[in-house]
Amino acid sequence: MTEHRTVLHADLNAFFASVEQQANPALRGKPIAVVGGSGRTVITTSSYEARSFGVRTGMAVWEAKRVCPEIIIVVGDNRKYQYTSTKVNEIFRDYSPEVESFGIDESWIDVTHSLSIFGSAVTIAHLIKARILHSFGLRCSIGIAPNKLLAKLGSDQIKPDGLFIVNPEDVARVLERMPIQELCGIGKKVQKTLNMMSIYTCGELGRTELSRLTAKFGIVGKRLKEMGQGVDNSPVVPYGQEDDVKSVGHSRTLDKDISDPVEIKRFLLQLSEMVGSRARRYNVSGKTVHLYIRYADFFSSCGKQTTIKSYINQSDDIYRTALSILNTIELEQPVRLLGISLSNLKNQDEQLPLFEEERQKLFATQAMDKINQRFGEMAVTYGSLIPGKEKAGSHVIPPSWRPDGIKSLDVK
DNA sequence: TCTGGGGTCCTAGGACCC
DNA sequence: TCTGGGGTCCTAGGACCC
Repeated sequence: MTEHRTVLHADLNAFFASVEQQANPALRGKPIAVVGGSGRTVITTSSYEARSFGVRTGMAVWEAKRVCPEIIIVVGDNRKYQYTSTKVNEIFRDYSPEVESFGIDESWIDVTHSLSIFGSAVTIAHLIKARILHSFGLRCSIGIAPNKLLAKLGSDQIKPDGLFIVNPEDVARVLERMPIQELCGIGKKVQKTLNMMSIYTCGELGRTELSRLTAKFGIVGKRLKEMGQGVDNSPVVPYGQEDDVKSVGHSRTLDKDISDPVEIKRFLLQLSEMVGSRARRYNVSGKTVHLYIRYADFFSSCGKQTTIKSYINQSDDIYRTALSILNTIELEQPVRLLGISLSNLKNQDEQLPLFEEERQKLFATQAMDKINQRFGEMAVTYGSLIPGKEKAGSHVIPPSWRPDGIKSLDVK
């Protein structure tokens, strides 16, 4: 006999917008949308009141205003969301130590070993919902299932404030008519390809001959068939046991498309500083620098990377490397977006540089980082950035974000 | 008046070494 | 001197997720 797991997936509904509505009672019951800070911005999250007008994530602000003229636009404050998410995850951990967050507003909770304490998964789900509502005024949708894939599918079924249970014996029935695109991992392209193979539902996907799928998708075919059958053996990975971070990057869509090399370089320097300061905060350095350019037409882009001999995380080293890549690129159009990321990472050893000059540079960097951490990114930065009016977004939330801080780079 | 920003994983082809 | 094959690292690009 096989012992099966019981996994919850909790999804905070309209998270950023709900947090804002809680923080400011004047926003409650109103159509609001949270946006990023920079010039060409899109809707990050909207309240359900706004959604009823047709406002959607990813919409340009002007478009949201067109479908919902009375919409209230709020510039997001990521610190607020991080704080709240941390507290919510603490609640989850009262019911099991096995909590894995998936972005800032979703978590899986493996309650297999907690059932005897609390009675049932449904009881736990109700307790969690009640506590989150009571403590933060937030609602969440919860899916209960034998694995992560189905739990996430479940939490998507009823929004807001839903509870959807997939019992092990019901898996086949639930999946039979479920559209394949409901599965986490099947995006537009895979959906289209599967649809062209006359596969529309999970039931159909699960019954498809494996060889047909592998012929089309290679090794992924096996995984797709399993997904169609509701099979997912991936474990809930708790805090401190995640894989190390693999890259650190920043990109920014410019307020206006630019062609002036001086302006491009100035932006590159700013991005280098953002990447460097975060790499240093994570205590990592890397030897591959990736430069990404999106051109004015939005669709054409150019990405180039280079791997150097030594591991770096100083902003000016990153800048120099990015610049050397830029110098190999013939710009085709004005530039819309610039991005830099650092990968091939390793944990930075704490050892001080041998030479006095490098030590001084390190100390100066550390002092600058400290101030920036206290007063927000880019409070202190290189001289050539001063003329720029670009304000950095308030503290990024990478997917690797964890309520406890960065992924397990420092653990053990 | 258009379309953000942070990541991960996978593939394919080439360079290089043994 | 010629030939083959495996392993690893690198680059470029695409799909997917929040």
